[in-house]
Amino acid sequence: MCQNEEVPKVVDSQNRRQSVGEAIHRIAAREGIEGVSVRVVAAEAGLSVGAVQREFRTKDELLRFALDFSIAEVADRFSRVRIGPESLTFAEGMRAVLVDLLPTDDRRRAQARIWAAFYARAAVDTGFAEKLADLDAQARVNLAAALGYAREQGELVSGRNTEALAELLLVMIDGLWLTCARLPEGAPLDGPRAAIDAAVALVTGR
Amino acid sequence: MCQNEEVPKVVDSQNRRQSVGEAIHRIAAREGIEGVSVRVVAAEAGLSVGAVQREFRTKDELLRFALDFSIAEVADRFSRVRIGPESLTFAEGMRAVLVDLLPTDDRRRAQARIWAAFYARAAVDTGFAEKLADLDAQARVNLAAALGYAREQGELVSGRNTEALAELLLVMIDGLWLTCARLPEGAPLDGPRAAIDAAVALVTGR
DNA sequence: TTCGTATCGATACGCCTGTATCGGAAGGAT
DNA sequence: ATCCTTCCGATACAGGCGTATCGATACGAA
Repeated sequence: MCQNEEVPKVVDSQNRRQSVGEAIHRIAAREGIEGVSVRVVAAEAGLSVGAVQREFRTKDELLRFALDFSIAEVADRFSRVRIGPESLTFAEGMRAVLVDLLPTDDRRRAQARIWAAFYARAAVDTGFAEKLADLDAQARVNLAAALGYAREQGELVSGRNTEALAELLLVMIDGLWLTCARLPEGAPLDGPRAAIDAAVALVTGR
Repeated sequence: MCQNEEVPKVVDSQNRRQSVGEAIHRIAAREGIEGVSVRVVAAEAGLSVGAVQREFRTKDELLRFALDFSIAEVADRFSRVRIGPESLTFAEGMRAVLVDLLPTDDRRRAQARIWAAFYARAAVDTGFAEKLADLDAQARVNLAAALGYAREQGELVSGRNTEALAELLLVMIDGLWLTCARLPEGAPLDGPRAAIDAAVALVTGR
């Protein structure tokens, strides 16, 4: 009953949550969010139904966790791209972010599919929509900084409203992400790549 | 058993299919595609389960029909925008198409939500993905024509690859459509509008 | 060792799903 | 009027769902 008794429990719990997150990832990538049920998740994670239930009281909690889990991964991926002096130019950074969305491996392909499912759910679930809106707000801040830097460096096409450009880029990221989600397994990525090239060229004025 | 006996049956059948399509629209806009079940659809359309079953042998057939139903509506909406001499300039047409996607009324809001669901399903259902790919192909053709006309008229920003621009616009349409899908009911549309302005400005070089 | 508690997996519950089946109404043809 | 076909809606069925419950087990405290 002493406090440090909880230490192993918490660790265990975190491990379980992690593996549940991964399990949901795999299932959702395979069959969409509709295929995610408590039983299936438990089986995929090698846990009993009870174990999953004890970790997540309701299915909603489960899916919310899965979204957070995915957001963390994507945010981490984006945050690795550093734009600034002694680092990437804006054009390089913008290209890096967009190219990184392309489904060039299984993990990325799976993530694109999961996000498609999350987006769809956000359309009818306020909680999901809010989380994505938060993510957007955060992205807007980062984009504003990047675009400001680009303007300083003369990298930006002249005479454009920075906020509007940020909105356009947000929309473009969503579109690219979702377009990629519905490409078949071995499909060529020429189309998306061309879109990225065009976007970078237009925004930076070449 | 004579042939014209089928005439009223066919008409009836088409009416039923139409009302089923509308019913699915309403349900999917309200609760997402997960909420679409045979029973619920039947109730929403004021039909018996058997009637729906007779019209659509399986649920898959039902959803496929719903997608076709929605594609027809969107295609019709787009086809009303005419770009060319004695009609809209490219910039006007492009803006019209994009603005028309905004959830400015209930019907548009519902449609955006439904498409979010369809996109998500296309990520895990080959049949859906193919239908959307066909739609993309068709849009590519139309965009190519519009962009060609724009180039002729000197409306297009110079030195850009037309095919790449078309890909970018496709991605942007998807992104705009889906971003709108997850906006809350009365949310301001400033962001999307700014994105549209920026897109039109960039593509036409002002 | 024995007790008390906390955590475990299994299973029960009621509901909803997609689909199949079936008795009866309806309505031309004879 | 009778038959026969066609279409109708109600209901049956098996299975999956989210969630609640419960006996067994493991394990630290006494």
